[in-house]
Amino acid sequence: MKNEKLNAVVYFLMDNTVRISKKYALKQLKEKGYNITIDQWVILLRIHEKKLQTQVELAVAVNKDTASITRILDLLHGKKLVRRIPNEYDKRKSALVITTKGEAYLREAKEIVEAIREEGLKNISASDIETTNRVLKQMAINMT
Amino acid sequence: MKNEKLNAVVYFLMDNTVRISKKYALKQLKEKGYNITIDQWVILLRIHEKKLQTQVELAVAVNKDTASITRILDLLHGKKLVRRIPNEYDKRKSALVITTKGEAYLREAKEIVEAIREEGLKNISASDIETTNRVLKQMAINMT
DNA sequence: CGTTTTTCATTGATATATCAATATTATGAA
DNA sequence: TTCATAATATTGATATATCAATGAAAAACG
Repeated sequence: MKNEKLNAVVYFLMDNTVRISKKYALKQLKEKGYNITIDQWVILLRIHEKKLQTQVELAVAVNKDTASITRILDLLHGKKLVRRIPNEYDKRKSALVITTKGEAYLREAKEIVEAIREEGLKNISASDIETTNRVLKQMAINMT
Repeated sequence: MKNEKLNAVVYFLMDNTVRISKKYALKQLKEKGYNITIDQWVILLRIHEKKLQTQVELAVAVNKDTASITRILDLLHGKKLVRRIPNEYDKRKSALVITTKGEAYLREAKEIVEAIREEGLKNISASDIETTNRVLKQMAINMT
Protein backbone atom coordinates (compact mmCIF):
# COMPACT_ATOMS: atom_id res chain seq x y z
CA MET A 1 0.00 0.00 0.00
CA LYS A 2 1.25 3.42 -0.96
CA ASN A 3 0.47 5.37 2.20
CA GLU A 4 1.91 2.99 4.78
CA LYS A 5 4.80 5.34 5.36
CA LEU A 6 2.52 8.36 5.51
CA ASN A 7 0.33 6.62 8.06
CA ALA A 8 3.29 5.71 10.24
CA VAL A 9 4.42 9.33 10.15
CA VAL A 10 1.28 10.69 11.83
CA TYR A 11 1.78 8.37 14.78
CA PHE A 12 5.43 9.21 15.06
CA LEU A 13 4.75 12.95 14.90
CA MET A 14 1.94 12.79 17.44
CA ASP A 15 4.02 10.93 19.96
CA ASN A 16 7.00 13.14 19.32
CA THR A 17 5.17 16.42 19.52
CA VAL A 18 3.42 15.44 22.74
CA ARG A 19 6.76 14.65 24.35
CA ILE A 20 8.35 17.84 23.05
CA SER A 21 5.48 19.99 24.30
CA LYS A 22 5.50 18.47 27.78
CA LYS A 23 9.23 18.92 28.03
CA TYR A 24 8.95 22.49 26.80
CA ALA A 25 6.16 23.31 29.26
CA LEU A 26 8.06 21.78 32.17
CA LYS A 27 11.15 23.81 31.32
CA GLN A 28 9.26 27.10 30.91
CA LEU A 29 7.35 26.64 34.16
CA LYS A 30 10.50 25.69 36.04
CA GLU A 31 12.40 28.69 34.72
CA LYS A 32 9.65 30.94 36.01
CA GLY A 33 9.75 29.29 39.42
CA TYR A 34 6.83 26.90 39.12
CA ASN A 35 7.61 23.40 40.24
CA ILE A 36 4.71 21.73 38.46
CA THR A 37 4.16 19.57 35.40
CA ILE A 38 1.61 20.39 32.75
CA ASP A 39 -0.41 17.30 33.66
CA GLN A 40 -0.58 18.46 37.27
CA TRP A 41 -1.52 21.96 36.16
CA VAL A 42 -4.39 20.65 34.05
CA ILE A 43 -5.76 18.61 36.96
CA LEU A 44 -5.49 21.65 39.21
CA LEU A 45 -7.42 23.69 36.65
CA ARG A 46 -10.17 21.06 36.42
CA ILE A 47 -10.58 20.98 40.18
CA HIS A 48 -10.79 24.75 40.20
CA GLU A 49 -13.34 24.87 37.42
CA LYS A 50 -15.64 22.25 38.84
CA LYS A 51 -15.31 21.88 42.57
CA LEU A 52 -16.31 18.89 44.63
CA GLN A 53 -15.99 16.26 41.98
CA THR A 54 -14.99 12.73 42.87
CA GLN A 55 -11.82 11.20 41.51
CA VAL A 56 -13.80 9.02 39.17
CA GLU A 57 -15.53 12.06 37.66
CA LEU A 58 -12.17 13.75 37.30
CA ALA A 59 -10.66 10.66 35.66
CA VAL A 60 -13.50 10.52 33.13
CA ALA A 61 -13.17 14.23 32.38
CA VAL A 62 -9.50 13.98 31.45
CA ASN A 63 -9.68 10.39 30.20
CA LYS A 64 -7.11 9.02 32.58
CA ASP A 65 -7.00 6.00 34.84
CA THR A 66 -8.12 6.54 38.44
CA ALA A 67 -4.72 5.18 39.44
CA SER A 68 -3.01 8.02 37.55
CA ILE A 69 -5.36 10.51 39.18
CA THR A 70 -4.56 9.20 42.64
CA ARG A 71 -0.85 9.67 42.03
CA ILE A 72 -1.14 13.13 40.51
CA LEU A 73 -3.37 14.20 43.42
CA ASP A 74 -0.81 12.87 45.89
CA LEU A 75 1.78 15.15 44.31
CA LEU A 76 -0.55 18.17 44.27
CA HIS A 77 -1.48 17.45 47.87
CA GLY A 78 2.20 17.24 48.80
CA LYS A 79 2.60 20.74 47.37
CA LYS A 80 -0.43 21.88 49.39
CA LEU A 81 -2.32 22.91 46.26
CA VAL A 82 -5.24 20.52 46.71
CA ARG A 83 -7.20 18.86 49.53
CA ARG A 84 -9.38 15.76 49.64
CA ILE A 85 -12.54 16.18 51.71
CA PRO A 86 -14.16 12.91 52.77
CA ASN A 87 -17.78 12.58 51.73
CA GLU A 88 -19.96 12.16 54.79
CA TYR A 89 -22.70 10.21 53.09
CA ASP A 90 -20.57 7.94 50.94
CA LYS A 91 -17.40 7.01 52.71
CA ARG A 92 -15.73 5.64 49.58
CA LYS A 93 -15.63 9.07 47.97
CA SER A 94 -13.60 12.20 48.50
CA ALA A 95 -14.44 15.63 47.19
CA LEU A 96 -11.55 17.55 45.70
CA VAL A 97 -10.95 21.19 46.52
CA ILE A 98 -8.22 23.57 45.53
CA THR A 99 -6.47 25.38 48.39
CA THR A 100 -5.88 29.13 48.59
CA LYS A 101 -2.29 28.48 47.67
CA GLY A 102 -3.53 26.37 44.77
CA GLU A 103 -5.74 29.21 43.51
CA ALA A 104 -2.84 31.65 43.55
CA TYR A 105 -0.57 29.14 41.86
CA LEU A 106 -3.14 28.50 39.17
CA ARG A 107 -3.76 32.20 38.50
CA GLU A 108 -0.07 33.04 38.31
CA ALA A 109 0.93 30.10 36.16
CA LYS A 110 -2.01 30.57 33.80
CA GLU A 111 -0.29 33.25 31.75
CA ILE A 112 2.80 31.11 31.41
CA VAL A 113 0.76 28.13 30.22
CA GLU A 114 -1.10 30.27 27.70
CA ALA A 115 2.15 31.71 26.41
CA ILE A 116 3.55 28.21 26.01
CA ARG A 117 0.49 27.12 24.05
CA GLU A 118 0.63 30.13 21.78
CA GLU A 119 4.32 29.68 21.18
CA GLY A 120 3.71 26.08 20.16
CA LEU A 121 1.07 27.13 17.64
CA LYS A 122 3.09 29.95 16.10
CA ASN A 123 2.93 30.12 12.29
CA ILE A 124 -0.03 27.78 12.09
CA SER A 125 -3.39 28.94 10.77
CA ALA A 126 -6.59 28.58 12.79
CA SER A 127 -8.08 26.51 10.02
CA ASP A 128 -5.16 24.08 10.08
CA ILE A 129 -5.53 23.75 13.83
CA GLU A 130 -9.20 23.00 13.38
CA THR A 131 -8.41 20.34 10.82
CA THR A 132 -5.87 18.83 13.20
CA ASN A 133 -8.41 18.79 16.01
CA ARG A 134 -10.90 17.06 13.79
CA VAL A 135 -8.36 14.45 12.72
CA LEU A 136 -7.18 13.76 16.25
CA LYS A 137 -10.75 13.45 17.45
CA GLN A 138 -11.64 11.03 14.67
CA MET A 139 -8.56 8.92 15.37
CA ALA A 140 -9.54 8.69 19.02
CA ILE A 141 -13.02 7.58 18.03
CA ASN A 142 -11.60 5.00 15.60
CA MET A 143 -9.50 3.38 18.30
CA THR A 144 -11.93 3.47 21.18
CA MET B 1 -8.00 36.15 23.62
CA LYS B 2 -10.64 34.27 21.69
CA ASN B 3 -8.76 31.10 20.78
CA GLU B 4 -7.35 30.23 24.20
CA LYS B 5 -9.82 27.38 24.50
CA LEU B 6 -9.17 26.23 20.93
CA ASN B 7 -5.46 26.21 21.59
CA ALA B 8 -5.86 24.17 24.76
CA VAL B 9 -7.95 21.65 22.86
CA VAL B 10 -5.17 20.70 20.43
CA TYR B 11 -2.87 19.82 23.29
CA PHE B 12 -5.54 17.84 25.05
CA LEU B 13 -6.45 15.93 21.90
CA MET B 14 -2.85 15.17 21.04
CA ASP B 15 -2.08 13.78 24.45
CA ASN B 16 -5.34 11.87 24.53
CA THR B 17 -5.06 10.36 21.07
CA VAL B 18 -1.49 9.25 21.67
CA ARG B 19 -2.54 7.42 24.81
CA ILE B 20 -5.57 5.87 23.13
CA SER B 21 -3.52 4.67 20.18
CA LYS B 22 -0.83 3.08 22.34
CA LYS B 23 -3.43 1.35 24.42
CA TYR B 24 -5.24 0.16 21.32
CA ALA B 25 -2.03 -1.14 19.73
CA LEU B 26 -1.01 -2.95 22.90
CA LYS B 27 -4.39 -4.64 23.13
CA GLN B 28 -4.48 -5.68 19.47
CA LEU B 29 -0.94 -7.07 19.59
CA LYS B 30 -1.64 -8.91 22.82
CA GLU B 31 -4.83 -10.44 21.45
CA LYS B 32 -2.87 -11.78 18.50
CA GLY B 33 -0.24 -13.26 20.79
CA TYR B 34 2.45 -10.59 20.57
CA ASN B 35 3.80 -9.54 23.92
CA ILE B 36 5.31 -6.26 22.76
CA THR B 37 4.52 -2.57 23.04
CA ILE B 38 4.34 -0.30 20.05
CA ASP B 39 7.41 1.61 21.28
CA GLN B 40 9.38 -1.62 21.43
CA TRP B 41 8.14 -2.60 18.00
CA VAL B 42 9.29 0.70 16.50
CA ILE B 43 12.76 0.30 17.99
CA LEU B 44 12.92 -3.23 16.66
CA LEU B 45 11.99 -1.95 13.20
CA ARG B 46 14.65 0.74 13.31
CA ILE B 47 17.32 -1.76 14.24
CA HIS B 48 16.19 -3.98 11.40
CA GLU B 49 16.17 -1.16 8.87
CA LYS B 50 19.57 0.19 9.74
CA LYS B 51 21.80 -2.35 11.35
CA LEU B 52 24.84 -1.68 13.45
CA GLN B 53 23.86 1.69 14.78
CA THR B 54 24.93 2.82 18.22
CA GLN B 55 22.39 3.62 20.90
CA VAL B 56 23.06 7.30 20.54
CA GLU B 57 22.29 7.15 16.81
CA LEU B 58 19.12 5.23 17.58
CA ALA B 59 18.11 7.74 20.23
CA VAL B 60 18.56 10.62 17.81
CA ALA B 61 16.58 8.81 15.10
CA VAL B 62 13.53 8.35 17.30
CA ASN B 63 14.10 11.48 19.40
CA LYS B 64 14.28 9.71 22.71
CA ASP B 65 16.64 9.86 25.64
CA THR B 66 19.50 7.35 25.63
CA ALA B 67 18.21 6.27 29.04
CA SER B 68 14.87 5.32 27.50
CA ILE B 69 16.66 3.46 24.73
CA THR B 70 18.73 1.48 27.22
CA ARG B 71 15.59 0.37 29.01
CA ILE B 72 13.65 -0.54 25.89
CA LEU B 73 16.65 -2.50 24.60
CA ASP B 74 16.87 -4.35 27.90
CA LEU B 75 13.29 -5.50 27.41
CA LEU B 76 13.85 -6.48 23.78
CA HIS B 77 17.01 -8.29 24.81
CA GLY B 78 15.10 -10.10 27.54
CA LYS B 79 12.71 -11.35 24.85
CA LYS B 80 15.71 -12.42 22.75
CA LEU B 81 14.71 -10.15 19.88
CA VAL B 82 17.86 -8.02 19.89
CA ARG B 83 21.56 -8.34 20.71
CA ARG B 84 24.22 -5.79 21.60
CA ILE B 85 27.58 -6.41 19.96
CA PRO B 86 30.50 -4.61 21.60
CA ASN B 87 32.47 -2.39 19.26
CA GLU B 88 36.08 -3.55 19.11
CA TYR B 89 37.57 -0.18 18.31
CA ASP B 90 35.52 1.96 20.64
CA LYS B 91 34.74 0.10 23.83
CA ARG B 92 32.06 2.58 24.89
CA LYS B 93 29.83 1.62 21.99
CA SER B 94 27.69 -1.36 21.15
CA ALA B 95 26.25 -2.18 17.76
CA LEU B 96 22.64 -3.31 17.76
CA VAL B 97 21.48 -6.31 15.78
CA ILE B 98 18.15 -7.98 15.48
CA THR B 99 18.10 -11.73 16.15
CA THR B 100 16.52 -14.34 13.89
CA LYS B 101 13.66 -14.54 16.32
CA GLY B 102 13.42 -10.74 16.17
CA GLU B 103 13.22 -10.81 12.37
CA ALA B 104 10.37 -13.31 12.45
CA TYR B 105 8.59 -11.36 15.16
CA LEU B 106 8.90 -8.16 13.20
CA ARG B 107 7.64 -9.69 9.97
CA GLU B 108 4.66 -11.35 11.60
CA ALA B 109 3.63 -8.37 13.69
CA LYS B 110 4.05 -5.95 10.80
CA GLU B 111 0.63 -6.71 9.33
CA ILE B 112 -1.00 -6.22 12.69
CA VAL B 113 0.70 -2.87 13.20
CA GLU B 114 -0.31 -1.73 9.72
CA ALA B 115 -3.89 -2.79 10.32
CA ILE B 116 -3.92 -0.85 13.59
CA ARG B 117 -2.62 2.25 11.86
CA GLU B 118 -5.17 2.02 9.09
CA GLU B 119 -7.99 1.46 11.54
CA GLY B 120 -6.95 4.58 13.43
CA LEU B 121 -7.04 6.66 10.26
CA LYS B 122 -10.37 5.37 9.02
CA ASN B 123 -12.71 8.06 7.65
CA ILE B 124 -9.94 10.62 7.41
CA SER B 125 -8.84 12.03 4.07
CA ALA B 126 -5.21 11.90 2.94
CA SER B 127 -5.17 15.66 2.66
CA ASP B 128 -6.34 16.08 6.25
CA ILE B 129 -3.63 13.70 7.40
CA GLU B 130 -1.08 15.75 5.50
CA THR B 131 -2.33 18.92 7.13
CA THR B 132 -2.09 17.26 10.52
CA ASN B 133 1.45 16.14 9.82
CA ARG B 134 2.40 19.63 8.83
CA VAL B 135 0.84 21.11 11.97
CA LEU B 136 2.47 18.57 14.29
CA LYS B 137 5.82 19.14 12.64
CA GLN B 138 5.55 22.90 12.97
CA MET B 139 4.54 22.61 16.63
CA ALA B 140 7.59 20.45 17.30
CA ILE B 141 9.79 23.06 15.62
CA ASN B 142 8.18 25.86 17.61
CA MET B 143 8.94 24.19 20.92
CA THR B 144 12.43 22.90 20.21
C1' DC C 1 -33.27 -8.72 55.22
C1' DG C 2 -28.85 -10.89 54.03
C1' DT C 3 -25.99 -11.90 50.16
C1' DT C 4 -24.06 -10.80 45.79
C1' DT C 5 -22.48 -7.32 42.80
C1' DT C 6 -20.72 -2.66 41.91
C1' DT C 7 -18.29 1.27 42.85
C1' DC C 8 -14.44 4.10 44.69
C1' DA C 9 -9.87 4.85 45.84
C1' DT C 10 -5.53 2.98 46.58
C1' DT C 11 -1.54 0.08 45.82
C1' DG C 12 1.71 -3.06 43.30
C1' DA C 13 4.03 -4.42 39.09
C1' DT C 14 5.59 -2.83 34.88
C1' DA C 15 6.64 0.44 30.74
C1' DT C 16 8.12 4.72 29.34
C1' DA C 17 9.62 9.44 30.02
C1' DT C 18 12.61 13.09 32.22
C1' DC C 19 17.14 14.81 34.28
C1' DA C 20 21.31 14.04 36.96
C1' DA C 21 25.10 11.45 38.15
C1' DT C 22 28.30 7.84 37.17
C1' DA C 23 32.05 4.78 35.00
C1' DT C 24 34.54 3.97 31.17
C1' DT C 25 36.72 5.36 27.00
C1' DA C 26 38.21 8.50 23.44
C1' DT C 27 39.73 12.78 21.94
C1' DG C 28 41.96 17.19 21.84
C1' DA C 29 44.92 20.77 23.45
C1' DA C 30 48.86 22.48 26.17
C1' DT D 1 52.47 12.66 26.25
C1' DT D 2 49.74 14.02 29.78
C1' DC D 3 45.74 16.14 31.42
C1' DA D 4 41.30 18.16 30.76
C1' DT D 5 37.21 17.53 28.22
C1' DA D 6 33.75 15.04 25.58
C1' DA D 7 31.15 11.02 24.32
C1' DT D 8 28.73 6.45 25.35
C1' DA D 9 25.95 3.72 28.01
C1' DT D 10 24.03 2.77 32.30
C1' DT D 11 21.72 3.64 36.63
C1' DG D 12 18.94 6.23 40.14
C1' DA D 13 15.17 9.29 41.30
C1' DT D 14 10.91 10.82 39.86
C1' DA D 15 6.45 11.47 36.91
C1' DT D 16 3.08 9.38 34.30
C1' DA D 17 0.80 5.51 32.06
C1' DT D 18 -1.17 0.69 32.00
C1' DC D 19 -3.65 -3.36 34.23
C1' DA D 20 -4.69 -6.24 38.14
C1' DA D 21 -5.75 -6.86 42.76
C1' DT D 22 -7.27 -5.08 47.04
C1' DG D 23 -10.38 -3.23 50.97
C1' DA D 24 -14.15 -0.75 52.12
C1' DA D 25 -18.57 0.83 51.40
C1' DA D 26 -22.90 1.27 48.80
C1' DA D 27 -26.45 -0.66 45.85
C1' DA D 28 -29.10 -4.25 43.92
C1' DC D 29 -31.82 -8.03 44.35
C1' DG D 30 -33.83 -12.58 45.46
